[in-house]
Amino acid sequence: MKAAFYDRPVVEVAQDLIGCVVSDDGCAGVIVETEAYHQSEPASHSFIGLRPHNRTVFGPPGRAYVYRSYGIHACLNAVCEAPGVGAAVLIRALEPVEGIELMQARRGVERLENLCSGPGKLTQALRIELSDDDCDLSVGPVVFTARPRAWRDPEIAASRRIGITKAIELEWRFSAVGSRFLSRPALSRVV
DNA sequence: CATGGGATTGACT
DNA sequence: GTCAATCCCATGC
Repeated sequence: MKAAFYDRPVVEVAQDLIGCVVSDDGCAGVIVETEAYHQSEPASHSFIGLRPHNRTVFGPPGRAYVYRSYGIHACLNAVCEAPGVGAAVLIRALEPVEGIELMQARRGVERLENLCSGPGKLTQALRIELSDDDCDLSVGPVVFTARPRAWRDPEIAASRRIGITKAIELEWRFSAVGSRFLSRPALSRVV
């Protein structure tokens, strides 16, 4: 998708990314779970304002923001909204589509449901690293593409974001209804 | 300069 | 259910 797709309110983009495809390094998967983060709410990395480590989130839309979580995992985001605004969509789970054997080798697990069912898992499966930070998602190495035909108009559920301690009341987590590939089940309202 | 806390995961009780 | 692993940066003395 072009930059204009991401240059919209981050909560909209988070829903529209469900069903889109992420490709990288010989593997691909359909996005089945996302979360929106925005500088206006305290759970966001950008809430504290522009800093060296979060500068990518304030940059132009359509880039990857990759950060290290708990010192161990890399997490993948798509930067949204206008330059200067800190907003991004966290990619939390994929349905594996391509390069399954590669993903299984990298993850050390067989079950398809365990390959990309979490933000740290999918980056390991696709070998996404901190070096991919700030890459253009329409160019790569990490590439996002529009929904395939089978994913046109998916049913989407909204629920509370996972693993945060602030702004927990916001229902800014979005997931594909009925997917077996989520990081956790989403017993929640359908949008 | 020391300390503490994560947008997590996997192993273990 | 609990808990450690382990990095980067924010905060406070």
